[in-house]
Order: sequence, then structure tokens, then C-alpha cells
Amino acid sequence: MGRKEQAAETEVALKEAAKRLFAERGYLNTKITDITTSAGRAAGSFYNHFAGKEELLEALLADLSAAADETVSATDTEHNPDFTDPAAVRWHIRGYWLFYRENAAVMLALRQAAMVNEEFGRKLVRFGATEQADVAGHLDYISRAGLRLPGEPGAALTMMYGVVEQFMQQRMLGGNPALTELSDEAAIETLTRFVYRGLTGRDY
Amino acid sequence: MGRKEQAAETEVALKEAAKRLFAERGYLNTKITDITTSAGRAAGSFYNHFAGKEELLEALLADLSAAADETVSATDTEHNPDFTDPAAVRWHIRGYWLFYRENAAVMLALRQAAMVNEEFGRKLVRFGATEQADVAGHLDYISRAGLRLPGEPGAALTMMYGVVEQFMQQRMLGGNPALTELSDEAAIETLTRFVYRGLTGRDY
DNA sequence: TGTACATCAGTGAACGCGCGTTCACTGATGTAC
DNA sequence: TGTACATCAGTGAACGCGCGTTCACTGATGTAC
Repeated sequence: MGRKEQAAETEVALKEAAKRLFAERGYLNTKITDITTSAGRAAGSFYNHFAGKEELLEALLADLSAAADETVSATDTEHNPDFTDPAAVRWHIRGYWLFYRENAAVMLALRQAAMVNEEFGRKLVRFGATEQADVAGHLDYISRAGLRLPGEPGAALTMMYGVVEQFMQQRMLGGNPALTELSDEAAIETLTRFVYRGLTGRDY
Repeated sequence: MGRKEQAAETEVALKEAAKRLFAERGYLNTKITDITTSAGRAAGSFYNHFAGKEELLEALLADLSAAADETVSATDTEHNPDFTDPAAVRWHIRGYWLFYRENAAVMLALRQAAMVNEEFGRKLVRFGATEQADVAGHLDYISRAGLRLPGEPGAALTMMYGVVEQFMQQRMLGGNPALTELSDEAAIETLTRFVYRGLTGRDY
């Protein structure tokens, strides 16, 4: 095995181990030596690849952004922006839901890091803003149809994404059978109904 | 000053300092010596009152529970449980909102502690369950009026409280003018509209 | 193709910083007579 | 009311644990000739 491959392989092993441990016990409770041990490497090896745990998380976030961009450009064959149609709302909620489910470990890590570190706090805020920006224009369809948003568009977006995020977090936390027993599709449907009604004032 | 008073005064000073620092920089970023310094005491003094930071937080949570019970028994002169009435929904959202605003420091601390410590994780879950239990019965009014909840009652409650909590957290985080520029009353009204519509499918 | 040297990924023991926690000491309050 | 001793809140320097980080070393891969 060449040296580049060797190094790349170790870096991947460290990232994979980190994601595994972040999912299990969270970012803050994971020590650097936990990661190296779990990756089957010596402690010192870590610093050949990352300056510290923060940099590792940044690398994971970069991977995540890249994956997200790919997913978007692969699936985004002009989706329906008309939020007076429940299907349009569902499409976005499902996308958000699946994204979070796939990247739960890194998203949890980011949220934890944000509690302790200003820089990651800003990253998290920026992340949310990016998500919301994609949908901002869709709300106009609601007003233009003569329906009334529940408040300022910015507030409406926060509520839309907030309820999905909180719901998913609570579900992953466990402890509430009403959530854990729900299938993904049932959860998406429940959320869609709540959000669609909340945004438009129309029943569905 | 008697010895009991002296000790009680120091304990209060430590708790107040802790709340101040938790609000400023969070629970996880606050060192025990930060608390003692900010309270104007020596480091060792802390351990005359608390076995560690966890116990201090538990004391703050106990204070908070006591305060909450008081508030409830003072204001709860039979509130309206009929959730087909927007005013009933608003009443609960306002209560939750005001409670969080008053106790933001301790609630933030609890959320942070829950990320790192199983025991506090359970405490947080139990706390949410308690909040929701008060409202669970109110949802029946919706079904009985021939309206349809967006999903299981447990899921509906999670969404109701989730959206309020997330909204408030985002607002306190700053960075989103759509939220920070909103007055408390406007925020409560926006949330009420979103939640009422979401739960009932009725416009408002 | 072979040899000699350079480079580099990985190793793990050792170091040292930060911070929680202890403890001998001080001085003030409480108690006994 | 006064004296002598006990108790206890508070002090802050010192200790030590946990863990991040370093660094001299190893052995394998790459390079030069």
C-alpha cells in the first residue's frame, strides 16, 4: 500500500470511528484517545491528520456539505415550490427528515460543539439559515393564494424547521413511545399535516 | 450575623453567580472557580454547600420546580381546557413562554448537562413529559368537536411544545432578525396561530 | 535491477496543563459553667 | 456578665487526576544513482 493510500485509509478510519462514537455517546463525551483506540491506531496518529477534535468535526461537516450538495443536485429536478399544495410541503419535510436521519451523528456533534464553542455556534446558525433560504420563496405562494401566514415569513420558517428538528431529536432521544413507535413515513405525514395547516390555515 | 444565615447567604450567592454565568457562557463553560470568584468567595467554600457542579444544578432545578408550583397554584384558577378555543391554546403557550423566559439560565444549563450526563438527560425528558401531561386532556376537546388532530396525541403534544421551545431557543441565540425583533406578545401570537391551526386544522 | 539514503505514517510512553478537590488554618459565632 | 472552649463557615495554597499533545523511535515506502 502506498503512503498516500495508507494515510487516507487512517484518516477515514478515524472519521468513521468518530462518527460511531459521536452517535453512541456524543461529541463532548468522546475523548481523542477513544477515537484512536476505536479506529485501531495509536494516540499520536491522530495529530498526523487533525489538529484536534474541532478540526475533525470540521472535516466531518465538510464531508456532510459535500454529500448534501450531491444529493440536492441528484434529486432536485425542479421540485414543486407551491406551498398551497401539501405535497410540496411534504417533499421538503421528507428531505430534511432523511438528511437528519442519515447524518444524525454529525448533526448531534455540531449541536453539542455549538454549546461550548462560539465558532461552531455560528456554523450551526448559518447551517439553519441555509436550509431555510431554499424554502423562503415558497411561502409567497401562500400569501398570493389569499391565505395568511401565521406571522412574519422568517418566523414561519423557524417554526416549520423547528418543529421537524425538535420532533426528530425527541424521537431519537427515546423515552416517548408516541414517537419511537411511529414509522418514518407516519412521522413525516404527521409533521406535514401540522406544518401545512400551521402555515396556510387550511385543513388537510 | 448568625452562622446559619451566613451559610445561607453564601449558598444564595453561589447560586446567583452560577445562574448569571450559566446565562452568559453556559453550564459547560463555567468552572467551579468561576462561580466562587463571581460570588466573591474562595474556591474551597463551594464544597461546604455542594458536592460538585451537578449538585448545584440540582439545587437550582429544585428551586425552579418550587417556583413553578407556586406560580401554578397562584394563577391556575381553573383555566379553559377547550382547545377548540384559540384563547385556551394561547394561555398555555404564554405560560410556557414566560416560564422559559424567566428561567432561561437554568433551562439552558439543564439542556447542556443533559448532553453530557445520562441522569440529567432523564431529568430533561421527565420535565418535558410533566409539561405535556397537563395539556394531554385538552386535546380531547378537538377530536370531540369533530376536528382531526395531525397525528397521535403524543406526537401532537411534542410538536406543540417543540415548536415553542425551538422558537424561543432560536430567538435567544440571536442572529435571526425575524425573531429578535419580535416582541414577546407578537411571538406568542405567532406561535399560537401556528399551533392552533396545526392541532385543529381550523384557520385562525 | 540493486543498493543506499531520505521521507513519512504510525507508535506509545512521557510530559504538562487545567481544573476539580482537599485540607490545615483563621477568625468569628455559639455554648457551657 | 465573663471566661474558656467547641464548633463551624470560610480561606487559598497545594495536590493530583484526566486527558490532550509531543516527540524520539520504528519500519515501511519512495527516490536517486
